[in-house]
Formats: sequence, C-alpha cells, structure tokens
Amino acid sequence: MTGWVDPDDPALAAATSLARELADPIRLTALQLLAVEGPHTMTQLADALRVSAPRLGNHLARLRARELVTVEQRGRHVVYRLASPDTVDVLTALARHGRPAAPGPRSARPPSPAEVARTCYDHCAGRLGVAVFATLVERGALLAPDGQHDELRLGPDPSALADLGVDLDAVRPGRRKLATACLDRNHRLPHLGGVLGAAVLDALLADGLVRRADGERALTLTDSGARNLPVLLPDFPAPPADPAPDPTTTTAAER
Amino acid sequence: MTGWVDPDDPALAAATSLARELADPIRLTALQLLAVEGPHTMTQLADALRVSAPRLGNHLARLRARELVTVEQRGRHVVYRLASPDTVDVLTALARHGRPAAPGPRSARPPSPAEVARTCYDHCAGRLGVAVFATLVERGALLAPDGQHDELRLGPDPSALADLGVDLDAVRPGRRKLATACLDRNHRLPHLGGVLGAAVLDALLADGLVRRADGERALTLTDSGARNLPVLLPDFPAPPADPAPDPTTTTAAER
DNA sequence: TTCACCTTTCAGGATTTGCTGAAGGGTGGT
DNA sequence: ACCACCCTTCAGCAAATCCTGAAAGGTGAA
Repeated sequence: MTGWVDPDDPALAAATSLARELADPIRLTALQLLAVEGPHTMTQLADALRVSAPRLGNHLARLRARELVTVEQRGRHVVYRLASPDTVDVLTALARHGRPAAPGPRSARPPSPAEVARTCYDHCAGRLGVAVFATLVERGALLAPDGQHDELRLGPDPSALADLGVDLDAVRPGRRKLATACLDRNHRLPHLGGVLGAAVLDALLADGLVRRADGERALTLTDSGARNLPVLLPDFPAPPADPAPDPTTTTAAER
Repeated sequence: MTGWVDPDDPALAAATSLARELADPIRLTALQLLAVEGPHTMTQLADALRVSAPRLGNHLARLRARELVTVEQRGRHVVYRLASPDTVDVLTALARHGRPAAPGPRSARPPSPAEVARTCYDHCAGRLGVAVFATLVERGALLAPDGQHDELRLGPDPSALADLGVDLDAVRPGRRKLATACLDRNHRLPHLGGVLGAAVLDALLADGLVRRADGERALTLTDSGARNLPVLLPDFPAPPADPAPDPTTTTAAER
C-alpha cells in the first residue's frame, strides 16, 4: 500500500530487468541496430559488432529470454527482430541523454566539424543528420522506425520536407530504397539515408545552408545555415551563439 | 570508421552507464521519486523506500558520481535533486515499457479493479489516474515534472482540462498545492494530485463516467465511462476488445 | 562545550555476471 | 550420403556488484 521497494513488484522488476539488458555495450548496440536498421541475422550482427559468434550468442539468448527480440527460422538463417516497438522509445531516450551526463573529459571539448555535420555517401550524417531525422519524425513527415522493417515509410504531413526545400514529387526511388534509417555511430541515433536522404542534402546544398569541399566528408555550415538551421531543426544546437560572426572560431563551450 | 562496439565510445559509454544505474530497484525507485515528486532529503528517501541509511547512501554516492543527481547542503540536511530533466524521459520510457516485457504470468491476467481505477485520498490513481496525467501533459495543459520542483505548473493549453469537465476558474488552491505529481506505486508512473487532481475526480463523478462506492477506494467505470474515457484519454485502454479504427495515435498501443 | 542527529565511508564476504574455448544439433548444397 | 555452414550450449575462471555492520565527519540545539 505504501511506498516500498519490493523487488517482486512486476512493474519494478520489468523496468530494472530491461535496464540491465541495456547496460551492456554489445546488447545495447545490437538492439540499436535492430531498432534503427531493421531485422538482422546473427552473423550480420556479429559482423557489424566485430565480436565472436558465441559471445554474441550468449547475449542474444538473454535478450530472447526476456522477450526483447523475436526469432524466425528462415532456412539455415535465424532472423532477429525487435519484439516490441516500445523498446525504440527507451533506446532513443537513452541515446538522447548521452552527452549531458557523459563522464570523462569534462569542460569544453569543442566538437569536431565532422561530429557536427558530415556526409555519409550521398546523405548527411553527424548532429545535422540526426537532427534532420528527428525533426522529420517529430513533425510527421516520416514514420519512426519500428525495428521490424528496414525501409521507412512517409508520414501524413510532408510539410517538414517542404520546409527543408525538398520537392517530394521530384524524388523517385529507382532501385534504391526511398528512405532508410542509418545508425549514426557517433551519436547512437538514426540519421536519414536512401533517396530521400540524398534529396535533403541536395536541397541544403542548393539553398546554401551547408557547403561541401570536394573530396571531404566534413560539411561546413554557411552563415545562412548557422542562422536558419536551428530554426528549421529544433534539436540542432546553434553553434557558438556569439554576436561576432567569426568564421574561424570553433570553440563552443556548451554543457 | 565502420560500426564497432567500442566500450570507450563516449556516447555508448554514457548510455550503458546510465542503464546500469537504472538497473537496481533502489536506485531506480529513488530516481523515480525524485523525478516525479521533486527534491528529497536522504532520510525522506530512506523512509519512503524502507531501506537502511548506509544501504541507500551507497546507491546515492553512485548516482552522485555519475552526476545523475545534485546535492545541496541545507543545514544538517542534504537535499537531492535530479541533475538533468532529460533523465525524466528515460524513466518514463522505461516505466511505460513495463507490462509488455513483464516476465512471469504470461497471457491474460485480468487486471484487478483497483489496478484500473481507484482513489488516492481525493484524486484518482491507478491506470485511470496515470492516463489522466499523461494526457494533460501530452496536450499541454500541464507542464511535465522536471524533478527539481514539487509543485506542477499549468501549461499553455487548458483545453484538455475543459474536455474532462473541469472548470479551471472554479479551482482555487487554498493552502494546498494546485497540482502535484504522485508516483503511482503500481504502475511506476505519475498520477495527478493536489486541488486540480481532486477537481478532475469530481468532474468525472459528476459526469457519471466513474462511480465510487462509499468507503471503497476502488472506482468502477460506468457504461458511459467505458465508452467515453478511451476517447478522452488515448493511453487508457478500452476494457474489452474493440476494433478502434483510429489511425491518428502517434504511439501504437500494443497488447 | 556536549549531546543528538544526519550523512558518509570503509572492509568483509556472498552472489551474480561475462568471457573464452570447445563441443553439440540442424540446415542446405553437392 | 557427405560436407560446409549457421547457430546454440556447456564448463570453468576472472571480474564486478551488492549487502551487512561498524565507525567516522559534520551540523544544530541545549
């Protein structure tokens, strides 16, 4: 009746049990991959994580026992999927927490340009790519990944894409997928890939918000981009936020 | 460059470290209390959790080391607060996951009436109280708790309260607080207390959506309530199986 | 100052967790 | 039938985690 920490309380046990599964780098990364990039077979996971099969297998057995993942026999392969879409919420909340409580080098470590914005093949990654993805999902232009499919579908309200300068009618998926979620290994959050991701990058370049040096993967924000991108993308932090427009400054003492 | 599970990756380390802190019943409950009901002193926490001071102290030392909580000396008391409001998101995501992954009695265990709806002093608790709170926050009638204050403030859009039949002008906080968040020990999620919580219960009773038997804490849903409450409160599950052709929900409520 | 209290820290031992390496079922291709 | 491959499981050892009980800072009140 009163408040007491009872380890057998089903709600409490479920929460701590889930947290314990997420408290291991291998299990967490495997779940993030399943959540963001859809179903994987075990060797795909073992290859992506660069760990031995038995080691991964033990962790997958745990995840299966807690029914966090489901398995499906397909020939001699075993396909793993996230069991519940709710798990995605927990994973993103965990990843979003990320920086603020990050232990280690405290005080101003200026983020590298590649950490802020860079290209991943033909679409944008880094903080910018993550913010693009989050905004599109938030505003209903894109349906959030559910960990069960590897291709994303469009949402009911495409206005967010129009605001970014993307002409949706001009985007034609050829043999490539329209939109995929790609786990950003720096930020542990999804960024937008596929034909749509390329269209967003093209639009940002055409509007002069970012600039790309030939042969470089890092993207640099133009003055216009520094002004307008934080408005378009609520999650995208304004870089140094100082009145002096100094293109050489890179020290942002946030945190 | 490629995806590799590197335990020193700051984002990954931060996420697993946070998950590990949440993986203990005492730490999790303590954080939930701080997140939902505002600052506590250590003895208040030890009393609420019914654990010895040294045992709690060890856990609080961990939380302080990871900077999940902050401490403030006030006389000979030490006040603990949540360090970052972001932590609340992780806690609610964890708690919401709750049931789906709950190990133990699988398949239909009919929820007891008190688990669905009951009174807590003069306001409603249980699943109904939790859904009321979630809806008010979701629709902007109430500001989500931040773990730093113990009284809630109203949000920008009071329409959700009007929809529940509450006349906000008639609610006058006397010596009691207007609105507080109360950790529902069954569901590990906040429900609404304070004068506003009482007003909501009065409105539900006046509209004939729920009925209260004298001297009983359990609330029973009327037929009208069973029809209308799932419409008013998206998170509130309809008791029997129903087709519910409503694709507008942002989060799919499975199971 | 002295006392009472709140809070923190320490050392010991029991339990749990995680990795390595090898062996045990199943499936599909030849 | 055989072989190659994918996946799972097992045993043993190393490491981390957690609880109990006692003792050590500080603070405010008498």
